[in-house]
Amino acid sequence: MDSRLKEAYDRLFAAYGPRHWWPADSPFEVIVGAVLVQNTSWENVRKAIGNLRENDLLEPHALRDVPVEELEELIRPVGYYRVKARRLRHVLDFLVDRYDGDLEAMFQTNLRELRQQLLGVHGIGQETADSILLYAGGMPTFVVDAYTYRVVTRHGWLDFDADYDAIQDYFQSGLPEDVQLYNEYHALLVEVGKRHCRKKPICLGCPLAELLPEGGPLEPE
DNA sequence: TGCCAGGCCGGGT
DNA sequence: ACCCGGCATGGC
Repeated sequence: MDSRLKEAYDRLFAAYGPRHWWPADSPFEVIVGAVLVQNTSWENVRKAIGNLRENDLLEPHALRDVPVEELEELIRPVGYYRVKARRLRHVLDFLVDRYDGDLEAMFQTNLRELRQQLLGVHGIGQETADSILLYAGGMPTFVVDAYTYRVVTRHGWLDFDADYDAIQDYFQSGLPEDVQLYNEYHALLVEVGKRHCRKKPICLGCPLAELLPEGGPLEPE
């Protein structure tokens, strides 16, 4: 148990409280949202999900049967709507063809193997795979995103050349393997990221400001 | 106006 | 094994 990670968590939780992630009504909705939110703000995704809900399409078979051109129009607000319509289709093909759309069955698969299967789907990278596993499946894998990278590198916990695996290992080896903790920690990192860890750091008033090295946040190079 | 958002893929060194 | 551009809407 890394005391620095626990300290950071306690400060974030004290500042922001439970985040109640992921904002979705079902595991399938989490999966759809995980693809649509790639490099996009959640506000945009909410509209797209709303479009799908209005049309009763928040179900694997129904959504897979929508022609990709129609899918594009339904998800247009998310941006990158042409590529994302196709990525979503690939994910739906995977869910239906491999598990007959039965997510309960899919999440019976062991974590390492299911993660590999998801990474094999065109349009699912590491963050999207881990988001699906953790937030839709309740499986213990730590989600790393751009905010996570900025927090750990600017605080000097890891070097700026740290890749996804290194950052994930840092959290997973420094914390107990606990789904609820991974869930909450990532949500809290996103919250602090939105407020204080954008492309330019805004450390004034940040709950983690006390943990910064002398002289403030580090920079690449 | 310009910059940024809860990435990922493909092509070029 | 890196590095980089493309993808695109919406909010501030």
